[in-house]
Order: sequence, then structure tokens, then C-alpha cells
Amino acid sequence: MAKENHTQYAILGLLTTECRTGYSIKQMIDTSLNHFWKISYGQIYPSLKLLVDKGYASVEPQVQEGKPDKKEYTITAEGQRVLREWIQEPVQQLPVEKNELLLKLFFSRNQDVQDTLDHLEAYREKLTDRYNTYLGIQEMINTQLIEQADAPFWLITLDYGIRITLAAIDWCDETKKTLS
Amino acid sequence: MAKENHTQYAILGLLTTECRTGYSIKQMIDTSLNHFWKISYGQIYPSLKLLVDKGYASVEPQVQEGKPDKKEYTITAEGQRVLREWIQEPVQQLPVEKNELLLKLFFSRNQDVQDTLDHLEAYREKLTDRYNTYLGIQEMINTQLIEQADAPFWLITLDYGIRITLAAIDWCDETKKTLS
DNA sequence: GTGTACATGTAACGGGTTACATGATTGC
DNA sequence: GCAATCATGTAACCCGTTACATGTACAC
Repeated sequence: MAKENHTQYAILGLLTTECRTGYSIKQMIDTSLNHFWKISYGQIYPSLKLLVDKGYASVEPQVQEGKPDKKEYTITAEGQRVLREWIQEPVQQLPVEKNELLLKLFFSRNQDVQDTLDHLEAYREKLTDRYNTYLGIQEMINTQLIEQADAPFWLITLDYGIRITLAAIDWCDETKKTLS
Repeated sequence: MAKENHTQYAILGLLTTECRTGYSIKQMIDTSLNHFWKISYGQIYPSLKLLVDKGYASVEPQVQEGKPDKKEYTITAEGQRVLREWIQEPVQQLPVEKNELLLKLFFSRNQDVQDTLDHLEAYREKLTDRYNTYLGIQEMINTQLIEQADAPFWLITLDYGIRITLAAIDWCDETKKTLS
């Protein structure tokens, strides 16, 4: 597997949790990896197929009563090996996020200051929503999933999101003060 | 111009600063927009062509002595209008950065704790480098470019980068303590 | 002569989203 | 009858990077 395609590893990694189908992988991503890795169905299903082709996972169709049929994927020993290898490889470079608000701010010299302040306030509200969502997930993990062996690591990644979001909120507040 | 392609607007916006050629736009991006918007030559030159096609910019070839010829681009009145329109449009959604370290941490249950600590330390060092780079740029703007009308806005976007980076460094330190 | 700054461009490729297509079952 | 949840998949498209191709001028 090309060392660079991290999304494939993300899917492989999710097969080590209780996720077994494309559908449940998607759900997991939307609730728990959402703040640092998004994946759509358009990637998940073809990727699962590729993982099987490479021998990193196996499939078994499951007939269900009361629900549509599904395909259960299981990580193979070989899959576990390459996953571990990838995890151990050092991270080459820091992520750069594309930030539309900053891009607009960068060119805001000619804009009305009030419009810029409105942008900042709207952004601050979105950040606050995100912050509250994170706190909710944290609470949920702490009460319902704390038995899970993965839980401590989930909390660590969540903590990152919480801290970054708080710092961004602070920046919004400071910038609004500076501009008004 | 499709409302969604922010990169086109970034290039259009840079034409309102003293940048006039594809080459100088690239330089500006690499030094000043780098922490929230990256653009390669593979996008810049075709985009400039498109902006001219749409009437948002005009070109004039310049023959230079002692240097290769270049093409000077100028934003048109129409270009200024669509740029202002875009800046005023509210930001629809918060950015989600793909973070390889978090992805690896998420699946680190089975990994040796020491390997995880090493990852964190390496990441912390990269963050510190970035932090120092930002401080350098800040100093440079404050001493050399403070006359520029755009300077206050550049400092605001830089301040965002500084705060976020500091928060990430704090998270590294805390996480290392938690794990050891 | 070699490296670096200046300067412009394209083609191939990869990664990812969106829209579309299909269909079962349950609860309102 | 309709919406929601469960479930799988593909094709078209967009965005962006990388590698390649080309060339001038200056300083060491």
C-alpha cells in the first residue's frame, strides 16, 4: 500500500475497532474522527474492496433478518502488520488547513469594519457549537465507552480539538476588540 | 465565477496587493498565506488565464532588461466587484484539517507507549519551528511593512496561527505527561 | 561552470466529493 | 403513504500536486 494514502490506513484502523461494515465505518468517522479526518462513502466502499484485494482484510456477506444484507470486513494478520508499520512511521509534516475566514480577513482592508466584525461573530458562534459538540462526545466516552481499550486515545484526540477550538475562540474575541 | 472556488479569489485578492505576476503571487503565498492557504504554480498560471477570460483581470507583457520577460496582471473594476462580493459572503463552514498525527494516535492502543511519546516529541519540535517562523514574520511585518494598508489584517491572520500553534504545543506537553 | 533568483507554463495523476441509483424495514 | 435508518455501490467531476519543460541573468 502506498505509504502516503492515509485514508486507506484510517479505514484499516477502523477495522480494529468494532466497525465491520462500510456503513458503520462511516458512522464512526462522522462521530469520532470528524474533527481531524473526514471520509465519504465514495472512498469507503472502493477502499474496502482494495484492502481485500491486497489481502489486508477479508469479507463475508451476512444475511440479516429485518435489515438489509451487509458485508462484514475483518482485518487480516497481514493487515495488522502494515497498519502497525504505518502507525510507527514518523509524521512527515504538519497539516495546513485551508481557512476561508482567514483568507477573507487577509483581503479585508477595503471592506467595511462592521462586515468583518459580523464575520468574526458568526465564526465564533460556529466554534462555540463545535466546542459544545466536543464536550458532549467527551462526556459520552467518559460515561459509556470508558471500558473500551481505545477510549484513552480517543480522549486524547478529542482534547486536541477542544484546545484548538478554545484558542480560536480567544482569537475571535481578541480580534473583535482590536478592530472595534 | 463559481462561488466555491476560493483559490481563484485568493489569486484575485493578491492582485489588489502589489503582486502583479504569477511568480510574485507565488512568493507572497509562500511567505504570508502559507499557514492557511497554499497554492502551487500548477494552479496559479491557469487561474490567471481564467481570470482574464472572465474579465476580472487584464494582462500586459513586460519586457525587462537583465531579467526574463514577464506578464503583469491588473485587477479590473469588475474583478474588484466580484472580489468584494465574495469577501462579504458569510463563511459557510468551519475548516477541518486532516491531521496525520491524530489519526495515528487514534489507533495507538496496540503501539508501544514510547513510540507514541516519540511521535509527540517530534511533532512538538515541528510546532516550535513553525511558531518561531511566525514570530519572525510578525517581526518583519512590524518593522518593514507596517506602512502597508494591508498590514493590520496580515497581523491578525498571523496571530491566529500563533495562538493555534501555542495551543497545539500545550496539548503535546499535556499528552506526554498523561501517557508517561 | 554552477547555483540561484527570476519567470512561465503543461500533462499526468491522485485524491476526494457529489449526485445518482437501488432497495429493505420500521414507525408514524 | 412517508420519513428515517440501515445498507451498498458507481460515475462524473473538481481540485490540487508533482514532475517535467524551458529559458535569462547574475554572482561566485
